[in-house]
Amino acid sequence: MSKTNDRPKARTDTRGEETRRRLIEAGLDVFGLYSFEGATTRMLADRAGVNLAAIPYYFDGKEGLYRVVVEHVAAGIGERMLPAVERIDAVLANDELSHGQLLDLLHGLLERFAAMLIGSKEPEKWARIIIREQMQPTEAFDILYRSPMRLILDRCAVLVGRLLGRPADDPDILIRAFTLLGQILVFRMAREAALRTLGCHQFDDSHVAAIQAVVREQTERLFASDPGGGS
Amino acid sequence: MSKTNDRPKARTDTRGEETRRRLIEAGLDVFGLYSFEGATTRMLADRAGVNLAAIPYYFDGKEGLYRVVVEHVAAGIGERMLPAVERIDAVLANDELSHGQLLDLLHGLLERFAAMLIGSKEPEKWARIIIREQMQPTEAFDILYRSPMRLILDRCAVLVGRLLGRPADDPDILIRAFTLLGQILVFRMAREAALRTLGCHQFDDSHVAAIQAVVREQTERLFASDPGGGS
DNA sequence: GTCTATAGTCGGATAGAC
DNA sequence: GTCTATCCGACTATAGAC
Repeated sequence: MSKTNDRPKARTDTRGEETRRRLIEAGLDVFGLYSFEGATTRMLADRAGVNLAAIPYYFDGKEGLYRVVVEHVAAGIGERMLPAVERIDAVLANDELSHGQLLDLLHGLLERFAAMLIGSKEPEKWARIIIREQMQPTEAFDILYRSPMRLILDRCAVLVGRLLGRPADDPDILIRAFTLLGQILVFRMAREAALRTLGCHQFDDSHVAAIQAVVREQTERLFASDPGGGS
Repeated sequence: MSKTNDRPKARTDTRGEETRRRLIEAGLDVFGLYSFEGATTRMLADRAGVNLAAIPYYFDGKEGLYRVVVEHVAAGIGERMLPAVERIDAVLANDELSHGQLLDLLHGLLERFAAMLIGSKEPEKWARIIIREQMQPTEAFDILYRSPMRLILDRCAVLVGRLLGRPADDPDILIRAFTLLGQILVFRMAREAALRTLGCHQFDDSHVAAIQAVVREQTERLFASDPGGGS
C-alpha cells in the first residue's frame, strides 16, 4: 500500500508547527475556562490531541504556553480593532474637525468595539483570559495592556478630549473614556447576569444591534451639548 | 492556678463559632485571590489560623466553605445597598413622580453603587468572587444573582423605564440600565487597566468623587431630554 | 473541639524508547 | 518529533490521639 505520509513538498517541519498551533488553540479554551492554575497540562494536551510532553518541549512548560496564548489574544484584538483605529488616526492627523466628524469617529470605534466584544465568537475565549488578568495581573498583563487596551483606550480618550476641548490625558477625560467603554464592556464582563436578565442563553446579532443602537444614541446625547449646533 | 477556660457564661460553643468566622474571612481573601480551584485548604487554614481539618469538620469540605463565603458576599452587598434601595421603593410606591424626583433616585442609586464598588475596602474581595462567578457560574451564582444583583438592577431598570415612559421589562430599558451600571462597573472589572491609565496604584476618595461626578453629569445628560422641562 | 499523621489522588516535568 | 513510563511534589480528606 502506498503510505500517505510521503513528505509534503512544502516543508518537513509541518508536524511540529501543527502541534504548536493546536496547543495554542487548546490554551485559549482551557486557560479561559479554568484559569492558569486551574488548567492542567493533561487537559491542554488532550484538547489539543497531542502528547503531554509536547508542552514542555515546545513552550518550555505550562507557563510558556500561557504567555504565547496571551500574545495570541493581544494580536487577535489588535487585528480586529485595527481598521477603526487606523481610520481614526488618519482623520485625526488632518486638521481641525467638526463636532460631527469627531462624533462619527467615536461612534465607529464604539460600534466596532461592541461588535468584537459581544458578537464575535473568538473573543468569548479571549475575554475570559483578559478578565482574569485584570483581577490578578501576571507578567502577561503587560502584553495585553500595552498593545490592545491602550490602542482602543487612547483613541477613545483623544476623541472625547477633542469633543470636550480638553487634553486627552486629563484624568476627567480618561474617566469619561472609561465610562464609554464600560457601557459596552459590561455586557461581556457581567455576561451571565445580562443574559439572565434579558432572558436568553446567548447574544445574537439582534442583541448586538440593540446594544449598539443604545450606545450610539447615548453617546450622541452625551456630546450633543454644543449649544444650538444641531446636525 | 485557675484555668482560663472556665466556661464563659454565655455559650460553650464560642470557640467553634470563632473558627467558623475566621474561615469565612479567610475564604473571602483566598477564594477571591486564587479562585475556587486555585485556593488550597492549606492556604485557607493558614490564613484563618485554624487547623486544616476544621474545614471538612465545619463546612463539609472546601466546597461547602465556598458556598457560605458566597452567601456572605451576597449578604454584604445587600446590606450596603439596602438604604438606597428601600428609599427608592418607598418613593416609587407613592404616585406619579416628577422627572427630577426620578432622576434624584437614580443619582442616589448610582452614587451608592459607585461608593460601594470602587471606594470601600471589603468589596475589593467580593468583586473578585463575583467576577469569577460571572465567567464560570457555579451553583453559587444563583445566590449572587437572585439577591444582590437583581436588587440593584431591577431598581435601575424601573427608574430608567419611568424616566423614558416605558415598562421596566422592555429589553431596550434593560440594556440602558445595564449600560448605566457598566459605566461604574468598568472601574472595578477593568480595575488594573484603569489604575494604570490614571497612573495610580489604588483608588482613593478623590477618584471615587471624580467618577461619581462624571456619572452624575452623564446621567443627567442622558435623561435631560424632556423638551423644555428644566429643573 | 482540635490536632498530627497518613492515605489516596492528581499535578507538572522528565528520561529514554521509537 | 512523538510517545510511554515514571518521579516527585502538592493536594483533599480522613483516622485516631489528645
